[in-house]
Amino acid sequence: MIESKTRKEEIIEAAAKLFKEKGYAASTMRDLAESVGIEAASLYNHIKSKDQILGDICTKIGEMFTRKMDLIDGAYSSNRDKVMALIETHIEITTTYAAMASVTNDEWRHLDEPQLTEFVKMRDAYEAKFLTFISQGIENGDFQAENATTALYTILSSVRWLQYWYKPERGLTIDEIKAQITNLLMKGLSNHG
Amino acid sequence: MIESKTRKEEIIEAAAKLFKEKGYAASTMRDLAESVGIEAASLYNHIKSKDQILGDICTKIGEMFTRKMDLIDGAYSSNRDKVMALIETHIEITTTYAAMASVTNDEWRHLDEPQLTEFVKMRDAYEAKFLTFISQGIENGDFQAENATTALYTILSSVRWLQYWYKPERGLTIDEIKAQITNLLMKGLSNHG
DNA sequence: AAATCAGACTAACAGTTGTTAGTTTTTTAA
DNA sequence: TTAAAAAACTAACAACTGTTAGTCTGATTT
Repeated sequence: MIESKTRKEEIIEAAAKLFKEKGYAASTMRDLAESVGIEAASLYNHIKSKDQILGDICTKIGEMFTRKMDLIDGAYSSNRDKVMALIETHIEITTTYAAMASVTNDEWRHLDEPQLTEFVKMRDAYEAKFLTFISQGIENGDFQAENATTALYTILSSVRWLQYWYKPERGLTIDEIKAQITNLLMKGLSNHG
Repeated sequence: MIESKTRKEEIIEAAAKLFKEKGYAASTMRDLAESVGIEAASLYNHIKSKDQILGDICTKIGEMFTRKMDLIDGAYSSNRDKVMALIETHIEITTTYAAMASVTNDEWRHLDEPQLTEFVKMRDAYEAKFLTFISQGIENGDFQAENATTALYTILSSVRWLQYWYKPERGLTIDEIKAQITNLLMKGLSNHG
């Protein structure tokens, strides 16, 4: 039972790496089986379907972001602190759960229903909250930006693409990356440019 | 002959839209044929293979960026102007050739050899040049940033993701988007924050 | 009017896909 | 040690994949 859980997790983690490398549609169950060291049919002793693996990955990461969003919303009062904490959260999750975060970012559209609808709902809610922090920050003078939506997506894009170029072997620690990106983006939002 | 060329372009444009929506691997030649209004086998009167379509798309967009890079490098002298012009170029190409630019961004890894190597080489060269503008700008005091590479990819990420959220029906013109994104990113790079 | 030819068609191929059925082996529990 | 449960195996399925071969149609050219 505990054994089984571990094995399932092992499969899902291998799947995340595979999906990240080759994409969901181009990854076969035989590829996945080989990377785990068993036959394709044996996978089905642990998982329900290929779709379900993707569902598990996207749900896990999605819920992680949602939880963090609520935490941050409650923990800080200024919009500036909230936005900064969110940027740092993105960097943390992207680097800690590299493969799964990457897959969630790029392959969520291959989810089937009802998981697709569920995911999009969660994502929209997340972005809507993020947007209010920026909008409020602009209104009360914390930030200076012409358009809150453009600012939101400029920021989100930056951090969501981190997976493509962050490589630990470049010698930069996560904290350094965090500081650098946060600096650039917060300065971009600042009202004293 | 002229007819044929038009038909081929029509197929490639339909393919770009399809690949953008469903991804390259998940798009079938039968899907593509249907979207053009013919049978799958008939496609092969106009194109060589599925791979070749992707190759055409990525090469076209890749060369577009390369050409612009050289143009901009020659036309401006300050690093600030170069970086600004590059950001604007990204926004222009992404909005004008929306489907193809999107496919190039997301599906290039499905290229087969030798096109894959060719593409990566072109892309690396582009990013290397972009990086020198930022590095030099930091050196001579035009910009203030802790790490040129981090700054480069933060910027590139922002503009490369534009495809995911830019929707003309939101009411923002391309020029407005350009101004907003450029403002935020250039302010983020500026030395008077 | 005859010949040419681009461009559509149908039929089919060989290979791959996710998944199931049924069986055997390995691990766990009694 | 034996029974039971978990997890591996082989074999196979039906559907789908990109692509080719060969044929037919309709327009263009001679």
